[in-house]
Amino acid sequence: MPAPTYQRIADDLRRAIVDGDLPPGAKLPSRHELARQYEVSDRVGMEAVRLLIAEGFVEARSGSGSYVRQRPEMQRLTRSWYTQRKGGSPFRAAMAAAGRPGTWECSTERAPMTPAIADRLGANAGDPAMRTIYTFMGDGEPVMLSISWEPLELTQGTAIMLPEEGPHAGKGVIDRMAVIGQQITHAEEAVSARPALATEARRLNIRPGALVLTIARTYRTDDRPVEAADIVIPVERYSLVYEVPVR
Amino acid sequence: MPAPTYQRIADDLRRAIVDGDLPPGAKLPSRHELARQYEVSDRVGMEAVRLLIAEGFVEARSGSGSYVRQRPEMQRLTRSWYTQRKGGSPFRAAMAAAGRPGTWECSTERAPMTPAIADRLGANAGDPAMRTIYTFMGDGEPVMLSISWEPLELTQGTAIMLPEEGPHAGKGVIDRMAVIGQQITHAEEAVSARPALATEARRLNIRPGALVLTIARTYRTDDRPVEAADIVIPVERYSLVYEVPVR
DNA sequence: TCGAATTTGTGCGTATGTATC
DNA sequence: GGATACATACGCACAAATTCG
Repeated sequence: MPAPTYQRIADDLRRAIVDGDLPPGAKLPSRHELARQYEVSDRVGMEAVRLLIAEGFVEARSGSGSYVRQRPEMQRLTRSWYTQRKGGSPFRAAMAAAGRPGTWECSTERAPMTPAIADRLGANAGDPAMRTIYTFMGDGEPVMLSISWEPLELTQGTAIMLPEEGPHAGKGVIDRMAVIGQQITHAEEAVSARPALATEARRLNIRPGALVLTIARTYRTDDRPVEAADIVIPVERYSLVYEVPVR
Repeated sequence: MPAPTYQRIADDLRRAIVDGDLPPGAKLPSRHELARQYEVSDRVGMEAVRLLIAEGFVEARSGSGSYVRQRPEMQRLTRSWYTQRKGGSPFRAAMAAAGRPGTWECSTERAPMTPAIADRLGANAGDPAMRTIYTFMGDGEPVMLSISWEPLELTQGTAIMLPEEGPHAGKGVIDRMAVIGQQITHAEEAVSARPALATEARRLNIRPGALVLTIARTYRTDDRPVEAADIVIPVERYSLVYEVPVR
């Protein structure tokens, strides 16, 4: 069984892009042109180009044409233990390292733990927690989303119950937990990737379906997990850099 | 301007999937059914389902129907400094931690550095290097691909010039470099994600276009970078876990 | 500034082949 | 074998954005 025509066309174009015959910024043949060259209907040419768009090789500008994507310079988001211990949140440290001002908005509310979060925090689904939703900005652009969960069992009635209010606001989880005697000794970050959900795409100002890196972060003391966060980063603009010491 | 119909339909279905109203394995309405429900042509229903397929939420079985994808249990690939110093490669340590036998195939050849690799190794494009291409397997399944580059300037004429031959075969870069007096003190791993290229999809036994995590790893001594590797991992089967100590 | 041509995005209806049930 | 459902393909139509004379 031969490959479908539209895939064959896409293969030809993809090879031209990878080999550099169609450099970044180059204009692809219009779907009319493709249809003529391959002697097929213009829908088929369109399907081919659409496939390349889905694969991230091509960007279409309505009314103008389809172009080989410029791979934008990726910013680095550094998540190393060096910078983390200099105080503040990993995000602040990373933005400071890049010489860019980092700001954020957030909102906090009481919420019951989802099953997945409860599992990571060693609790039961439905247990009470404070949920804080962050949007991190750099240079006015949204950089990163985060949903952070802290068990109320730990923070209820303490000065740090509300992460972004009171004397310890904006200090980062590690310093805040230290205030109530919880010494965070290690973090676990599980990195994965998927297409952005519609709401995430809107908040991050990226196209729906664009790839995002996800980090499931869990902060732990020697005894127990004390915070869990789900972090979302658009992969087109940022790559995640881990600096790992080796002994 | 309202969103196009097919996207609206896809949004409805996606929400149902994410919320659990359509659990993994559930059958979606056929495109005929969708067309009837939304009072559009069946082509439009098809476009909606196709979008969800591209996003990885749905899997179509020809002649049967379209189904919510089973998210397979993700294996964890741990990359922590704890396990790394226990000798051997990060891959071996991760597989050992998961209680699964890890094996690999590789082939080594002399090759000039690409511009990107030369940049990471602090060398010039075209400088001679040993390039080793790995396919790592776990339980007979391909888990991870890697292309490793070591500057011949360092290893030429030493016992470790060929990574997988001689007395130091299979020991991992850190131990091998120690043999020639290069003490690797830290690693940098830049994590990103993209659709798999055709050749990678074939080698990893995944569908073309499926997402992969990419790691650009650079091993450094205090003085200089000594190895660079490009690692590719299918995101559907593995999530990357970093364990970071916090002080 | 205006208008025509081009190109993409979306949509309709139909047809054929093939896989599944 | 027949009904159903998906995969691909054809040809057409119109709206919106862009380009250019």
